[in-house]
Amino acid sequence: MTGTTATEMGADLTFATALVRMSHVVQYVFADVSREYGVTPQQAQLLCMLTGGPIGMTELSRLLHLEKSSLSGLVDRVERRGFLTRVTDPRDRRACQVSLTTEGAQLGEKVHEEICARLEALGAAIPDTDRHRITTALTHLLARSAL
Amino acid sequence: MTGTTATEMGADLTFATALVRMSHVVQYVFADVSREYGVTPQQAQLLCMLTGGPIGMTELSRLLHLEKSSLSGLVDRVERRGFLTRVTDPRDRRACQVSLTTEGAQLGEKVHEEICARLEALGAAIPDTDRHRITTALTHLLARSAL
DNA sequence: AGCTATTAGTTGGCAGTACGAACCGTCGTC
DNA sequence: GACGACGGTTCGTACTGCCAACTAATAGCT
Repeated sequence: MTGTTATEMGADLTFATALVRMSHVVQYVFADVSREYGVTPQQAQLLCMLTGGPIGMTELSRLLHLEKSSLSGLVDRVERRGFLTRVTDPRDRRACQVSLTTEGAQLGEKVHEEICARLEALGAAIPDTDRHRITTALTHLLARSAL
Repeated sequence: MTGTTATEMGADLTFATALVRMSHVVQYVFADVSREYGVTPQQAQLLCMLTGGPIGMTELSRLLHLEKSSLSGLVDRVERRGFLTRVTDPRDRRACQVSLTTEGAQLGEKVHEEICARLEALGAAIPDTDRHRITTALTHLLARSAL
């Protein structure tokens, strides 16, 4: 029924419920780490996403599932903090590539490492085989789910 | 490096990365369903949490990991929409129990069902045994992780 | 009983998030 | 050269979430 009933606590959860709970934990880890590094979760996500190299606004909005207008503001704020710059594309003067500054790249790395570290630490609570199974199964599921 | 590099796409993901990705998918499902029902994800979460019965503000803020002040506003907005009411506790005239209205309870149920349905549907992409293993392993992990 | 410390919840201010609609400039095409 | 499509930004609005300060009621201590 509810997903939080006492009766469900100790016993078996639904697959869906387990995912939702797990998602919350991930969100909390994300929030905690981001906060420790002085950025918001969204800003941290943006930084992490850019560590692979510059990306254009449209592509970025697709990746982050954000309206372009929302992204504009987000990039503004992170740019204002000096973690990234908009590099105008010489080929297309409308477009711009969002690119990390040195400082931004460092921060992105740090945050990403820390988040992964904590999640891996969390995963240490279960046997290696289980963890590996979860990983592969989730990978498979994610590959199937249009994202 | 980034968690979104092309090299990581097809091959093996980290456990942490898989969790993060999964978390995003769950968030999107949550956002989509909530939107379809005309509420925000946070409001939907609040409704779902209350389907098990009325809860006090302090307990609720603990469950939702929200400052009480943040919760006040959230409850205000949902109350304004007629989905819940604050029932003052006769035993403690400071406290109040947040309780769903009929309409709110219906909405909460609907949203919860729909979210679960979509996640289960997503899980249909992988074999039953894998799904079951994920569920039990995650349950175990969640039980260990202080939440 | 009386005083204090604690607790439950609210208010106000602030920064950030996110959407939609309207907009500007550039590009590609006819 | 005009036009539609595209890349981004701006504006207005609603919501989120934190902190600090506050009110009122309870609980504890003497």
